[in-house]
Amino acid sequence: MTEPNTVPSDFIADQISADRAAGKYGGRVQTRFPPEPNGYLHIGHAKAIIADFGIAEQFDGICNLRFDDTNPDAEDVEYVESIIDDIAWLGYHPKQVFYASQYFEQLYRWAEELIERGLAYVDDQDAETISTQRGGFGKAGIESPYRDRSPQENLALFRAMRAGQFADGAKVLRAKIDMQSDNMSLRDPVMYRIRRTNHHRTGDQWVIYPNYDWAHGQSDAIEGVTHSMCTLEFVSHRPLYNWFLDQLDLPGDHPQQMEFARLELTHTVTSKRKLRQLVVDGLVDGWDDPRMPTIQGLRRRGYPAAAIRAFCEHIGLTKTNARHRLEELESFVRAELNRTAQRRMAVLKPLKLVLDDWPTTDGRTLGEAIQAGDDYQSQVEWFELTNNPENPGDGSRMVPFSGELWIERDDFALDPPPRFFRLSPGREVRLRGAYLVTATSVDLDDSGQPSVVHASFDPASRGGNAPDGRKVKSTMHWLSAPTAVDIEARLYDRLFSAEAPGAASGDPMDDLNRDSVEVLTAKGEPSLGRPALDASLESPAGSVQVQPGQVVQFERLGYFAADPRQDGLFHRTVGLRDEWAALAKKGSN
RNA sequence: UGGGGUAUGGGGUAAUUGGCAGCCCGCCGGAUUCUGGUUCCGUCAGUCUAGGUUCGAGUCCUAGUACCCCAACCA
Repeated sequence: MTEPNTVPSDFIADQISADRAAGKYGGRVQTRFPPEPNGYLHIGHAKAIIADFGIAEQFDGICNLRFDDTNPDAEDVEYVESIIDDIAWLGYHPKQVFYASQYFEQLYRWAEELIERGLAYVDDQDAETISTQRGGFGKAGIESPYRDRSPQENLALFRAMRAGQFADGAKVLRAKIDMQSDNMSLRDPVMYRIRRTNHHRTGDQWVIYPNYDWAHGQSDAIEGVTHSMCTLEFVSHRPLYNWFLDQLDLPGDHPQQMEFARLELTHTVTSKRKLRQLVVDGLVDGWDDPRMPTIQGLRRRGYPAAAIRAFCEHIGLTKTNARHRLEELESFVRAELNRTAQRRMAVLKPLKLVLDDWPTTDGRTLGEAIQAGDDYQSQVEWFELTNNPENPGDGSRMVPFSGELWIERDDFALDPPPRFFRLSPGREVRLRGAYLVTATSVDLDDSGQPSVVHASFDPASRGGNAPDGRKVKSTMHWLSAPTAVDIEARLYDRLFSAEAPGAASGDPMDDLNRDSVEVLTAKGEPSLGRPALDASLESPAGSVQVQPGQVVQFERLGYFAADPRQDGLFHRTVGLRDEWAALAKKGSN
């Protein structure tokens, strides 16, 4: 595991330690992760999941999953299933899965109790009127004309609401608190609304549904939650959370709500509305598009769960609204993948390299055979390459080598700039694990670009080292052209060009990066060859020796995730740190 | 406009609760390297502002400033 073994300490852990020292909750710690099943989980939820499950783990407590399914309008089993799946993928396994809808009957009884005690009333006004009467910041609210109905009348009305005797929206149940409160959420909040919507769990059993504030704390109490963590925007709801709990005569210590800052990343949006818009408007390929910050998207992109966990533990829990750099997340992804990802050689933008002195099967050199324009077969040789130098347990693979090779176009320069160490006319470099080669001449195409690089090889350098100990400045990856396996590679850039999408105009979509994917296939440039991968002995002919969903490092290029469904399609998870690219960029500026 | 929350290098996050401002990302420089990767070493740079208390303040007090949240029958 990459997780440090230091126990994370933050204001929440400190509070829990203090509660335990004071004997609160009998020393028990219980948390919950309470998503509403109305969309797919994203990186922001991952932080909450890791906090909720992590805190429970840290204090030998338990964490359950509870679906906050109090608004059937937006919810669906499809989301329930994907949420369960994503949590498991992140590495957490809730003891139990609960639904707030399981507590509808209990919640209803408690509501009747509040009515009987004069703490709640039925309001006949419409939403707009109620909203207007709520007043504004610094402006007191106006009490509803229905506020002083008798408990008997309220009870009868509330029962009639449940019985379906009123139209949707005709009446609501409100808590009777304080229309003058500085805290808007205490100005007689709505507890129940009438909604004839089929609920994904309770069907048509109910026509009234509790609101978040009425359902949440009570659900926590029913389940025995001790520490109920949520994000900062609920701070002003805490007095209401406590008010409801205080009115009910519950045994033991009340659960307590604690708030931390939500996770925000640069060049990323996590608003469900905006993510949905990206999908619906076809700006991405779906919820699991590798550019999406959804857990599904991150998975497809190749982000390891361990990296997401390590990142979230690293940034910790604070009350400061902060936007973390995407690069910081990426550095955790690289750290994890460097340890775990097997290496492969792939050439994404190919350039032909011919070893003129390489023998053919009929005894001539490749150069002679090509010169003669004859059919020829170049001799093939196999090299053993280590799968992961960071993890010897991953073993090795056999890779075919021949006199016709693909190298990366960026690895050759006709006229090398300063500090360019790669191949150029007259220079010797190492083809990784194979031979030292020296470029001898170059064929140019009509536009003056190199089309074929000719080179000679040093047979004594088999394996990559010259017996005389001479050094070369560069080691390059390569592919034997006749045996290379075709692939498609998709290189991703950030989905939004601005660090804080929408900060300038108010609409994040204005900052959408319309050029966030580069698809590399042979299309349009057949003469260049296609992106390809090294084949190996173990692999069945024609297939790619990477499992669906597996993330590998294409040496010197980056980490790439094999698509779970489409054979031969690779998504670039993240590039390698690239000192030369940085140097070259600096030089050109 | 009233209430609430938050301010520590370029970004993020710590500080034994009043006692040497540490760590991560990044940047820059060097070493190692059959990946210009990895690893290792080093450099740069910070307590929102103004006062005050104190031998000593990131921490306590006073007054400001900036940013975020709250006026759904959403969560």
